Amino acid sequence: MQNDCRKCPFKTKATSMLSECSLDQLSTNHLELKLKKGDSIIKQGTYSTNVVFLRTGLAKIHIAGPYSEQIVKMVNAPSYLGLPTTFGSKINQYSVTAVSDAEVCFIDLEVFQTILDENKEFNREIIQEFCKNELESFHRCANRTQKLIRGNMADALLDFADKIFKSDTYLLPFSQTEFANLVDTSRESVSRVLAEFDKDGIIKVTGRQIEILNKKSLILVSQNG
Amino acid sequence: MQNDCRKCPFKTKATSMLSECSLDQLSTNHLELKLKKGDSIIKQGTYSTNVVFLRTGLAKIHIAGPYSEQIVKMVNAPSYLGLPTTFGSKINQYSVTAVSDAEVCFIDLEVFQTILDENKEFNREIIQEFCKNELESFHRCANRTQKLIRGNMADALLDFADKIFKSDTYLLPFSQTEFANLVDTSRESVSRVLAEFDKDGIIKVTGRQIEILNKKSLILVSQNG
DNA sequence: TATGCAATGTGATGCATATCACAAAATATA
DNA sequence: TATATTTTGTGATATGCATCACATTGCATA
Repeated sequence: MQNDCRKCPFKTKATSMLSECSLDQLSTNHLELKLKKGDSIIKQGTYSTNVVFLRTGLAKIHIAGPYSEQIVKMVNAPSYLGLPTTFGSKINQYSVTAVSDAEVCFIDLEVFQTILDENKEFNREIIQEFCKNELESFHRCANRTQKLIRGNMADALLDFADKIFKSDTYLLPFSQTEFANLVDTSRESVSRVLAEFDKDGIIKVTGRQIEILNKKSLILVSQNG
Repeated sequence: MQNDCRKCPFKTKATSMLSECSLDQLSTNHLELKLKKGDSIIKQGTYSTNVVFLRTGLAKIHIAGPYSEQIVKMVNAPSYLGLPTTFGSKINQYSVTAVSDAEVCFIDLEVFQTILDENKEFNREIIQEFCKNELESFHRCANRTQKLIRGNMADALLDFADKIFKSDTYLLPFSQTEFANLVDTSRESVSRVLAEFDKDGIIKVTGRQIEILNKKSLILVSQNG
């Protein structure tokens, strides 16, 4: 299925800077797909020839670590996915999986490269993205390795509220096992800490429903463990 | 001090793709400096208006984590430094420090941007760099958080041999305290593990001199702890 | 050569958290 | 509705490593 990209309401800041001409080129060179929760978008170890545009929905980037799968980060639409793995290596170095129902557009790498070449502003925005991601990466890694579990879990809960769902009440998009992969812990610890936070009145947990009751406390925990 | 960049023998792959014109522009818009071991190149928290080209020498990228300083990665010349922090944020989000004597060129951000805009090949190479760095970041983070100390130390020792010094005998460029910051451990653990590896005949440690005696074993340790 | 400070070696102790082993819910499937 | 399967809760135990405390060595500076 192909759409007119000019009329697509889901543009990133970068995409909105494209020339009409490039948008047309995009329109005729992409494949649009509707995905369901759990569907694989990019699979580590397979060949990569496409850049993916996440039009709607929520996805997780995950990578096979030496011992277990690790969720590197959560990404919500609109956003480009797989740039590093597609540009940087012929074989995908990580996986991306839909965590909610989602719509994606597969864009041929060559086409994307051409568009990158021909649109300075777009190019600049994409580079900005890379820079921000790398900085985020550094910080995330430093936090993960230095903070204790409570701190990391608080971080994750705050991230969901502020960056992903933009609300202090939300439904965790996955199981505690996956949460553990995101925060580098064991499933059991996730369960325990969630219960602790609930008991302390910082959050209210109802199944996978999270309600942040005391954001200040949560931020404190994020900072001090 | 200014040099003719056209004649500079220390070019990255990207830089070698620049037009004569851009190289001239670079020549008249950069400041070359000789640095000594320990000198700061980029300082976290200060304003950033320059991209830095590491012409010769070895540098460490480090970041203030929530509790302690963490060495994110080691970089050797020739290489651009500070792109993410300069493009992605007005304030430096990490520090870079010379670990050996080094020569660097400070390039004005605007000039660098212009050159990026006007040289497709250069631009592509820089983007490739970003991609590779991000992938590396992912892997490094997964390794660091999942592997035990022996594994991480083995990794670091191998990295020095293969990527930094290109020799199985080398002088560690810093103290055990700094080594600990690179591998996310305590100074004491670095000392102990180094002694263990030595005792097991995997490496020979003489002060800061490292000699890898049994690379296969070291790789095994890196994989299995 | 003497003196001081930084870097290293090494044991003892404590703690955070993984792991194991289940039980109990919740959810999916027949 | 019954049955299987996944997800979650929770105690007991084990362990890798940080931390502390100090001895020792190496290196710099007077």
